[in-house]
Amino acid sequence: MINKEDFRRKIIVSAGQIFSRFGFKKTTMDEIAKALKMGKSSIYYYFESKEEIFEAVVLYEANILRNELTTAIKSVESPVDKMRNYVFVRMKSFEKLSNYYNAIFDKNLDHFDFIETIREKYDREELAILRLILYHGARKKVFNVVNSEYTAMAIQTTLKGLEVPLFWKKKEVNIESRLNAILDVLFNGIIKK
Amino acid sequence: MINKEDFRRKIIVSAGQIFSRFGFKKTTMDEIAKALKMGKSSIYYYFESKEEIFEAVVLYEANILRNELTTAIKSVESPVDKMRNYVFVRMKSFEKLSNYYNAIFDKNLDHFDFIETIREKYDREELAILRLILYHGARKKVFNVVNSEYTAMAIQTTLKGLEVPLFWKKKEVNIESRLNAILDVLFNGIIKK
DNA sequence: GAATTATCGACCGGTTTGTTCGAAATGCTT
DNA sequence: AAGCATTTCGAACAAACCGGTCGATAATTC
Repeated sequence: MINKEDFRRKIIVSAGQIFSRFGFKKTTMDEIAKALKMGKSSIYYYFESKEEIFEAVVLYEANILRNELTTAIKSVESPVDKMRNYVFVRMKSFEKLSNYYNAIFDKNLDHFDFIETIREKYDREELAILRLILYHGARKKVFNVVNSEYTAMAIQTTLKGLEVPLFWKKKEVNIESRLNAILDVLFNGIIKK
Repeated sequence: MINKEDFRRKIIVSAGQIFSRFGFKKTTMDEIAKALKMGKSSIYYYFESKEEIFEAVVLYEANILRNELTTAIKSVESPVDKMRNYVFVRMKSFEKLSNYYNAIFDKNLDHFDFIETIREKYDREELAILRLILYHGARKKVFNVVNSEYTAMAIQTTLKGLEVPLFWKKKEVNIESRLNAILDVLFNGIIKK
């Protein structure tokens, strides 16, 4: 058969699709197992818990996104506007991540209102980015869902940190340093470069 | 305050958003209540059960879609050919339909998720028609998620019933009667005309 | 053919969830 | 204000659900 590590990735991909659709809480181990056409208990041979699967999924997706964003921004000619455009096109990836964010807060829907509030203040391109931000800000909270106030603060802090590299209008700032600044804010502490 | 009937509609719209996102089973009364900013038990003053809410939602959505489809088809200029072309281009979608719902019922998801799956792959007009089919085909299944075979059959029957008015090649059939035939298949038994 | 690897069904205890019910607000009429 | 109908809600419950365990069993390797 195939490698054990390969099968782990298979689980990550498959479970990731379900997680991204329904969030952490609403995704059941039975569903993950059924999607993989295997018994529920078999999964525990590869992962210790549902949370461990989710953690692996987030890491996996974040790495993909990081690469996408890197090449995306680097390939842009006219800096600011085109970059925004591209990010808008890439909506889907971000949307996927936003679901992870939803996953975290699926206990109290108040945070959906938070998203809606932001949706009103920014146009669509920025919303896409904001979702990414939310994903990042919420990550620390993933396995400790209780204290929602703290998470909201974390998200806002991340937002604040992104304002400069993302929405700064000065054209003289070159795209490379801009990218690095964004990635720093978004992925600092999550993914080793 | 407002009318009781108006409040019922308010619940329908609000609950409909959650249902469309998570499906019937994964949507909880707590969520519906919280979205409406009211106690869970208060909802039972307006609806007898979760199923009744969902039934109302389906009816509400189906009526909207009915109007959409009606105006859409009527706005076609050169009647038969254009419409037939339009539909035939998308024949593949219908052919693949069975695969999709098989996949979905394998995963034990209900029909709203199916809509979301299709939304990613097809354009909007197509989606409108497919949604109608699903609404109709899956309707009997809504409150009895266990026996997926039956639902699959129901969908296929609906599809089959659509072949004649939708893909019939005879040019003499005018668009009005064609529309009526389609609507008959899709909404027969659901919406009183 | 023994040992290791991989899969599974059955089961458990805690949690969730749809629904009920009586009581407490709230609004309305006199 | 009093009395009545309308509307909201918290507490509680039975049933279902869900993550995780465990021992048995099958498959693969050596």
